[in-house]
Amino acid sequence: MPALADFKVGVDNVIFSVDLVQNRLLALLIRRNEAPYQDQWSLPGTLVRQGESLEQSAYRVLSEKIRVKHLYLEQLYSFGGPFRDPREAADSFGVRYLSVSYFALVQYEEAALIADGVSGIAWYPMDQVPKLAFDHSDILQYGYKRLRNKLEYSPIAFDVLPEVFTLNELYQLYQTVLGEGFADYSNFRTRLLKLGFLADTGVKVSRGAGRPASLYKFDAEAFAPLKDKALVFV
Amino acid sequence: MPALADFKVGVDNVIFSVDLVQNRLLALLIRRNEAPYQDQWSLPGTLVRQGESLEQSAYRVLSEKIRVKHLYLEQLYSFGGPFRDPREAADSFGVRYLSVSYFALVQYEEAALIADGVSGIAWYPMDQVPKLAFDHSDILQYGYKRLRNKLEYSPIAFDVLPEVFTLNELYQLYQTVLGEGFADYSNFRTRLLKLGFLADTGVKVSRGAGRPASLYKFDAEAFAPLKDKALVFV
DNA sequence: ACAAAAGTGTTTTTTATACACCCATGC
DNA sequence: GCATGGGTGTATAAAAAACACTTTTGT
Repeated sequence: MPALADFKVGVDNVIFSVDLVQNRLLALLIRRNEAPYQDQWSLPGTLVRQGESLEQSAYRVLSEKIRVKHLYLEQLYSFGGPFRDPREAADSFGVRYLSVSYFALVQYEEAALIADGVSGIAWYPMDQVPKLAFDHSDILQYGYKRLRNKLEYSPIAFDVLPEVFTLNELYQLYQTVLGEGFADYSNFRTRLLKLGFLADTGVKVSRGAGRPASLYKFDAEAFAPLKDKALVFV
Repeated sequence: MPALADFKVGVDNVIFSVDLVQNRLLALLIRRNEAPYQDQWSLPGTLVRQGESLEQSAYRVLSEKIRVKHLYLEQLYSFGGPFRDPREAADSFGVRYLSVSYFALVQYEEAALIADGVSGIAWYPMDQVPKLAFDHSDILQYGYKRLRNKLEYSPIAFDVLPEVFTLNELYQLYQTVLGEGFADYSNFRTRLLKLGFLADTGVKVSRGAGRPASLYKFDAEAFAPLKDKALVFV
């Protein structure tokens, strides 16, 4: 009977937000202040504690780094080959480090970063992310792919938009994440309204010049029957 | 500093195959011969050994249970709450059991089950699967969902079809997994052929009565540019 | 008045769906 | 010749894509 591996399980979070003012997609990164990979940027993570579920652990990491009410979170993937963490290297048949990654999208406007004064923390625009510690660059890319899919196929956008929003704000969010190459505003608008789960509040709001926009809200009840329908928003 | 949890990591496989003769979707189950859940059916699984990657472990489970050349395998999900395995219960702050599940689709015709004479092993039609041990019923359902998605959006069918196959065989495979409620044969045919990665070998084959069918083969090269294109086959 | 942003409508193209029908073979 | 499964074509409906145009505001 071959010997079983003993594991510590880490949770690493890929945390995204969208800055709707500057139209930038951001990822939350932490600057490591200890070996290995000292002073390199990495995903926020932690090791799972006794009595704690994986998801609890993921929420804990998140809440230790940012204060935010509105978010979406789900499990991403588990990376568990031997030797992915250099801390194993010295004693390769000792404890293994398995990383269960989670993916989160949080509301940028309300998210307050919690600086602990020891390690750095920052929102990085996705196109400026440096090479990360461990295999975190791979995990980040994987999360980015998931973000784009989720946005297209499910209503996670409404978890991070304000209670009421203009269709243009919604459009900006999609465009920022998915890039330029998709439907124009007019077609996007028509498609989404036809789906029937965006309720016009009647309230108008004026953002500087131009015609005032209607504020809409997401109607979860009207959306319910569309669950599992493999919607495509874009 | 709160104490970290110590884990053993298990790999549980959701293994599907499609019987093209009887048009049945099958799942591979193992009858447990020890506590807990003695004599109940479960997913084939194992614990990860020293020096072994998660994926290696998944392939090992598979190869211990069936001999098969043609298959598709990918990671499914990680289930890791405390108390999901009763073996933890006695000593809840001792070792935790985390299950990383994998999903596989294997070729039914060539798959030879390996009976070890101790525990039972069997292909169960998906609509006759009993309640499983642990949380394996949930995992199986999750895998079933993934199977249907994968089949619709990616070319995994060709990993388990013979080198050459008729369009009708392909259609039967899709219909067996996805159920009756989808495109008829004629439209399925047209759509797939238009995608351009099915090459007609010119060879005809006669299955009993009726006009002989053309044998087709999957042209991986012609498919390559369609990768990441979010194809829909159905 | 005019620029800017919101919102509507129209036209064209592509894709999905439902069938009707023809073709080649075994019995 | 006719049942059986293979394969093609057509007619309709729905969805996607491109883009022109109107409306309402601030300056």
